[in-house]
Amino acid sequence: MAVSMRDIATAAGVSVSTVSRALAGSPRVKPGTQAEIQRLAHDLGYVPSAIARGLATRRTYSLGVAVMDITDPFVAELVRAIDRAALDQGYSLILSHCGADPQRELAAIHLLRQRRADAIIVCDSLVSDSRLPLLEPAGVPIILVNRPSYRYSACTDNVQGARQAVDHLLALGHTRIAYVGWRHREEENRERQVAYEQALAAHGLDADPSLVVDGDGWPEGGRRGMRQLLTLSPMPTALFCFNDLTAIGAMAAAQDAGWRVPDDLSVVGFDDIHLAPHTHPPLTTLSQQKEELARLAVSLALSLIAGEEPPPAASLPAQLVVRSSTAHPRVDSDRRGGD
Amino acid sequence: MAVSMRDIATAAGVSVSTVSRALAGSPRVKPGTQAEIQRLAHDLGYVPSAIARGLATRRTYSLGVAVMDITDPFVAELVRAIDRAALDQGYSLILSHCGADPQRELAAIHLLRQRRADAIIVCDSLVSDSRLPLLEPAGVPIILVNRPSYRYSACTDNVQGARQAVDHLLALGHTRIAYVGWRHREEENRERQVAYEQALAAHGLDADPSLVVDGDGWPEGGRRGMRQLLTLSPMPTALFCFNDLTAIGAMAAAQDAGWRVPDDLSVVGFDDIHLAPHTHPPLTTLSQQKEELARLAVSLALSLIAGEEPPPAASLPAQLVVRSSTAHPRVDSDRRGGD
DNA sequence: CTGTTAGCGCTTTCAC
DNA sequence: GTGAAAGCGCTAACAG
Repeated sequence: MAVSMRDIATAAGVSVSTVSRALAGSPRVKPGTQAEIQRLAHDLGYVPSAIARGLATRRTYSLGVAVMDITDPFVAELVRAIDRAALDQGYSLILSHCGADPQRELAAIHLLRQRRADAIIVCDSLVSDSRLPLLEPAGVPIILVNRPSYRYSACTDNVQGARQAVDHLLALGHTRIAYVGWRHREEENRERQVAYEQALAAHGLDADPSLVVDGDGWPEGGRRGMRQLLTLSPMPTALFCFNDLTAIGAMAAAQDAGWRVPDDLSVVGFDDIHLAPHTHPPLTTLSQQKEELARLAVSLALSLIAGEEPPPAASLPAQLVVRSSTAHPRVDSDRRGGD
Repeated sequence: MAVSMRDIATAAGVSVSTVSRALAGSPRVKPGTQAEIQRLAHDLGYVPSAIARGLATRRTYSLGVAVMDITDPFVAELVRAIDRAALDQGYSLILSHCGADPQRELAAIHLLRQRRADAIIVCDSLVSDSRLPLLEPAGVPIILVNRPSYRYSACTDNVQGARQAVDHLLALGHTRIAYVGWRHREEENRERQVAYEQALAAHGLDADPSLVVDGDGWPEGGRRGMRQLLTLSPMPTALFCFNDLTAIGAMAAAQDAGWRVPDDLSVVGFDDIHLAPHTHPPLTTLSQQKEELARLAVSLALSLIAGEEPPPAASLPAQLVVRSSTAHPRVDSDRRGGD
């Protein structure tokens, strides 16, 4: 069917091993033969079989990437960054989608194992903390993104990030600051929420439980959370959201209800997705360093593949990007009045 | 290293072939042995090697997916849909990212060939029309999405879609309607632009070349296009954009300049990405049937893998989704005044 | 510098 | 029902 090394070998009148060496660029093959073989390979349209090579070498040079939802912009940006970082090292990606079901996350990992990925990177893990140990004995290195409690993970510093978000709002003069979280993302959510509460406490403000609502990581959830906050009185004057998508939904719901951002309500997101500068108004958010995160995840993977014990990685700082969705709270109480 | 069929075979005191049959669920193996082998496989933590199987059967049950940019929401949604459709058929995805460089698109395809993907789906092809024939002799079925001139493709009907967009605006009473395209996507762009011009002509309107500007498929390009249109006088009262991302950028630029959407300017996008209902205002757009597109692409792939000649596929209709970014043009000429 | 020989882990005739 | 044997396309000693 497809042309193999043997075809080249017979055509060149040499053995398969010589072809293998020539194509691998081994120094121990006569330049003439080498060139001839290269030429033949090209002319015959030879495409090496990564699969056969993988069997022989027990290395596939492929990285499994498990994502729960590639349509989450943060995940997509991360995957792109991983792809770039991996390609630089000669690796390519096998994508495995697992949907919102933690059960299927394990299935996705299983699939990647069958495909003999050299290592697996889980981008947006849903496996609950209690089941993290299940990943350990997988027989293949597994790296998680943004799961600080797991030994091999590449993480943004949620605490420092959330803290900055709230500090920014406090500095603007807000005192009623709400948090729209995402409970399903246990660990990240917990860290950010705790940091939010601590930041408030550090300013002598009590955490009002009614100001903490839950979203779903998507605009729809942000809308729901916002609607819930809209019923409060007094309303919060500012909002810190689990991610940009949530913030987008929250802004939309607030605007639908006749409130203006940032005049009546300040909003800050998390992630700094590509779209963040183009929302209306442009979104203030905490930028995760996706390229760095990806590089870190890939280099962790490579270390583990090489059998090295990587140093415990420090988490990456999130950077506050102030755009136009945050401002001072209005001083008067007539918050719906003219501009 | 990893446990293989041989390990199971010795443990069970049978031959490797029997293990292979038992695990494959062959009927010609004694139920007792069968069960015993299954149990052993489980207990030993056996993970079948898709790679070895692929070598032996010359089928990898993997689909190559070449994308130029997974962070394009339309592409991400499409890939997710493809993943679902593929998984249903026992296939998984190898992702290959190629960036904006058409040269690298061929490289990405090459990589997927090495990996012995059973078929390749190119999601957002940049290969110019003239070079499409290069794909033919690849030795592996290649399917393109939204490339109607290619024989094996799954496409949305651009003409019907663009036509609907413009007709919608015309029906609202607009007569100066601009188009923000994306020249790099030759074929889709051409079709949509021609349909745009035809729709205008059908209403007795001349195409004004200064109303056709170019974007880059991203908000940034939409902004640039809009800024260009902003210099015109009279300004267009409506805008049809190559995609939703472009529309988002165009809206942002218009709003930055003090224009209101839809009061001063109507905007319609294309794709209907997840975010479209959550922009401010919610975006009127043409919905591409991503699930259908994906199913079609996958079933094309499977047919070709099976050696069948698939019937020429009809293109899928785009559906107009009217939200709040379009409205009647203002009748007075004082378009900046109060409401 | 090059060929021979053994696999890698699985499937698949062909025998028994 | 089960086993032996060959082979998928490549790499990697080991000899020369």
